Amino acid sequence: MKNAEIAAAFGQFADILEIKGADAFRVNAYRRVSRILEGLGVDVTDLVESGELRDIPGIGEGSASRIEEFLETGEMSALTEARASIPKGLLELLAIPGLGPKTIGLLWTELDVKSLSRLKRALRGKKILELPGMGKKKVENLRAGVVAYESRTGRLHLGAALPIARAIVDVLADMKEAGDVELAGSLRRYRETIGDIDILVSSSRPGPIIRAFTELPQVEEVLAAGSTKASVRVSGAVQVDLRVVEPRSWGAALVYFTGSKDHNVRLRGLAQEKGMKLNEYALTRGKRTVASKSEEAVYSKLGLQFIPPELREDRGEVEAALDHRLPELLEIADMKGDLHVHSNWSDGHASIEEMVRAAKRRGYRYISINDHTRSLGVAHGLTPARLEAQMEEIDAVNARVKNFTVLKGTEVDILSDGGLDMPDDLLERLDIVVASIHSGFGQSIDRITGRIVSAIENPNVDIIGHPTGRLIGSRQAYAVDLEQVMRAAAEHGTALEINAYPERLDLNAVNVRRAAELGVTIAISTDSHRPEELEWMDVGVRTARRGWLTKKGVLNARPLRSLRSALRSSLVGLD
DNA sequence: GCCGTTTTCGGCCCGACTGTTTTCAGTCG
Repeated sequence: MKNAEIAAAFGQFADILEIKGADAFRVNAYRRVSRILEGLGVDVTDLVESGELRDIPGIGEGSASRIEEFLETGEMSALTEARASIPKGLLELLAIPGLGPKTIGLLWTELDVKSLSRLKRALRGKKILELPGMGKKKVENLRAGVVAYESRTGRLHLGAALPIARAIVDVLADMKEAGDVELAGSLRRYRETIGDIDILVSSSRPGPIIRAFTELPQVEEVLAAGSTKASVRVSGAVQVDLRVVEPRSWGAALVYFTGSKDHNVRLRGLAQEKGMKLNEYALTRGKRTVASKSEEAVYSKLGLQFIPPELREDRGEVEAALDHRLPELLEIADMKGDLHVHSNWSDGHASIEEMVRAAKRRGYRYISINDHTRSLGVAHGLTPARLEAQMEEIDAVNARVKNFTVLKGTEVDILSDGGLDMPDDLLERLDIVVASIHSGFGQSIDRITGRIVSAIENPNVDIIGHPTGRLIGSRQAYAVDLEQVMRAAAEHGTALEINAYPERLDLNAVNVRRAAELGVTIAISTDSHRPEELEWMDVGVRTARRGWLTKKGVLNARPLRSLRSALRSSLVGLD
């Protein structure tokens, strides 16, 4: 699948044009194409073959023919030319906070700055102060920007960002001056990684709130502080942006600060079409306020169904909301149990009984214990004999607990040769068999796809665990043809997992949406190794929602009886 | 570059903050 590669090419094209001072709308058009390709569930090659590429809003004749050229030749001649027209080192500079395309262009033409090292030299010199718009303060800020860039940590996954954000929200929510306090931005949309943390507060007295925010103990640097808006850097180099708005603007502001940017652009365009204007204060017609207090009112007055934050990515949600055909998304309360949990029989840190108690506290009706199998030596994987002993222990636990069922399971290794690390006659006696790849990550796409497909075809396998193997920020997905995996899963009634561990989120939202389209059943599981990790079900459900999933498509949203009948039937995915 | 029951040309979302400035450009979200 070339989608990501072509998306990156268009992104770079936009960067180059921007530095060269091209029309901002043209730059934006390329960026939009890049984002569209990233969010595409299907292989762009298929769209070219079916002739549907030009039907996608935002992809016109120009971009379409560039995409086709790339697929045919492996490059885009226009991009190759553009690359040759500026020094390679300039592109990197765009990532420095406070340094934008205009200044980069200026520094390049006036001071021959064409790389990070040349920039650092220029910032030490005196000549830079003679440039128009340049002063002492600005140079200082750019120096700080370079330091921040060089010590950057990259985007945070949800598991790291949420605790930091919630701690700040809790403090602000306790202030008497504060009304509503909410996370906004990509964190409220539950994107799998976030660049910074956005917090929105309603209040008629923003002063004390801004002050309290900038004086939080975890703040290491105040980047900006105005009368209604402030930015700080907290420990771990994360930027946190705070915005305070009047209570009457709460809804409009929440829409605005939740984004995404593309979603907002669509909403504003829609407002304009209807003779209205939308900004962070209100939806207005002339001088009259049409809606502002609640998000629901803003969407409603735009003629839209309410769009949940997780869908606001401009991936068709605005069109669907206009036609009132948004799906009724899965809710966290729909989840009846967890189907992939470890215990201290392998590499978990708690006993089966401790995991069960934690699951009961969450209101679950069942949980499945899925310890590793023996080939995963580092995790103390179970031999067939130990798995049988564990099954007896589970019987004993089930005899003690009320209104709750512990299911017998395993996370069986899909071996390098495609076989499973546990005999079939034993797998057959289990309730939940999760099959996962933990070795041979470097194999070819055909071999890995073949391993997973043969696991799917095994009638004892119920769920494929973390189907791509990626670890956000540290390990790429292995080479796998997901389309083929999804089609096989749909055919054989095998579920694919959303592994809710925040560093995995595997499948991701885009893939979940595609899988659901193909009729694949999804299992949302936490892969917990400790009782408190069961909490990650929340981000799993959020990921499912980002993939437009309803309760119907989720295996463990079923009550136990229905789950059991689904597992018995090989037609899980077809009902 | 994309797009069109007002347009095939002329628009394209909107505002806060900062630093440099006598009225605004650049950056960011």
